[in-house]
Amino acid sequence: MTVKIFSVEDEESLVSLLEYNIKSSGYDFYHAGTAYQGMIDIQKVKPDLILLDWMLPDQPGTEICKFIRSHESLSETPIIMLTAKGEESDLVSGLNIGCDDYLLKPFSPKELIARINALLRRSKNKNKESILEFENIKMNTDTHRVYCCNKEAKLGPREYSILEFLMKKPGRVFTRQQILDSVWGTNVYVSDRTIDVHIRRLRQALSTTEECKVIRTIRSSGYSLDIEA
Amino acid sequence: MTVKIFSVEDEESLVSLLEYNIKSSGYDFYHAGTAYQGMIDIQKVKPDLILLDWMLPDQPGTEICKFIRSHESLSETPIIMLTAKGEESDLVSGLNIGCDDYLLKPFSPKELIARINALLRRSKNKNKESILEFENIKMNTDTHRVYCCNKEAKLGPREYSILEFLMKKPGRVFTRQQILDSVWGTNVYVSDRTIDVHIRRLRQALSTTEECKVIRTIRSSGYSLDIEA
DNA sequence: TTGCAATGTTACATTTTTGTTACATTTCTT
DNA sequence: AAGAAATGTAACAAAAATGTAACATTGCAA
Repeated sequence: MTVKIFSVEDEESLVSLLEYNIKSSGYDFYHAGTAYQGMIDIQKVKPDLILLDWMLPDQPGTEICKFIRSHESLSETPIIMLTAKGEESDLVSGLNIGCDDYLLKPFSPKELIARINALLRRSKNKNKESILEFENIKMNTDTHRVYCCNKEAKLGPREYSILEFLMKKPGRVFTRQQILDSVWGTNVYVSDRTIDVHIRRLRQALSTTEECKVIRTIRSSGYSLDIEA
Repeated sequence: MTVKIFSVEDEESLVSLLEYNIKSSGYDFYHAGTAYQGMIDIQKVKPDLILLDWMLPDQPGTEICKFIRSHESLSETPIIMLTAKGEESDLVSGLNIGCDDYLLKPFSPKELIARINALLRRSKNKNKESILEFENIKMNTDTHRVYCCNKEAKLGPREYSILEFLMKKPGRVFTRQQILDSVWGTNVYVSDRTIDVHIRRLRQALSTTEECKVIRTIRSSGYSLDIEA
């Protein structure tokens, strides 16, 4: 079965780049140059994934986003927003508009394909929940993006894994050993103190703007995802 | 308390290697040379963890696996399967049958011990009731939070452990020595009076708002979790 | 290559916990 | 009631746990 990817993009050179890479990865490529044409064609094509430029000649890409989400037959289609530097508003990064991921231009083809694949994988088995949420922390396990207070938090791989582990059982206290077993794997020899350092890095990364303390230290026991009492 | 590890293995040289390393790590070692004998002895010994050879003279190790899983009193026992190279293709079925981990021969003793430790840690934390309640005290061992009259009580680690110990047998009187043995561990030399101090700290921490006396002093005997007469 | 990001460790700073002691208070015994 | 024994209480110094910053190493990408 063919997988259809639809791009709404006015910049010629970018279109051919997209087309080349997407076709190379074995997907069908469809395209429109304006928001208006896009909304028309998307209904006909019924693509499996949509790439939207943030800036379009007639209307902003966000309008297409709203349009798609409000149409029953399309509303589940994953959307990736393409934005130029400087256009990154909290809207995009907070993913409040309803897109599933975004990419900052210029992006590497490798990254583009990786993110497309991640989203397609999810929508294939859509029964699986890919959004973890706790308090003001939001985590998308498909795109590996993390948001704290609607602002994106950039985590390293280890920090991400630790947070994901904690998010699966919010409030529950884990020993350093349990975190090690889960994140590093059982047959690895790593100092307990390493956890402390990564916890610090995680806390730091989550302190985007405001003070949002969500990782609790339980002295002589371990850590947990929880609000301080 | 001793931890018992049972191995079903016919290869002599491997048995002595196992025995040496397992005993060195402070575990008791038990052994049978055939699947048949293994099934007999495992019921008697009731080990904490089982090592099964994939290939045995009379029956494949997977049979023992099934046998164990179908016996109420043994079904929670973690199992590690030992397989020679080339038998890996069947690994899938091995894991499906219900073993918890596997090791490819030849394996390093370090790796073996690491995995044993990991599985023992996991099974220890399993069947543990996470909510303890007595009168107006509520204790969640998952989150390590304690509530007294619906208000959170902040306890130090020692106080927490003592309370947890008392909560498991409400009303029962424990001597200072019993509390020491349980919370501090045996072979530790600490003054009896230390208990008194911690009991005071515990009482104080539990006096959140109102006077709620739940720790009773039994003169010349010890303490118990109980309402004052 | 070079540079960069991620990682794990270490050393040091800071905070919290802990066990002991001395003294006060209560309870029991005579 | 006095004295002895047991327990409550407060203060303190040592020890332990955790936070923090800096560093060496590694792997990877430009």
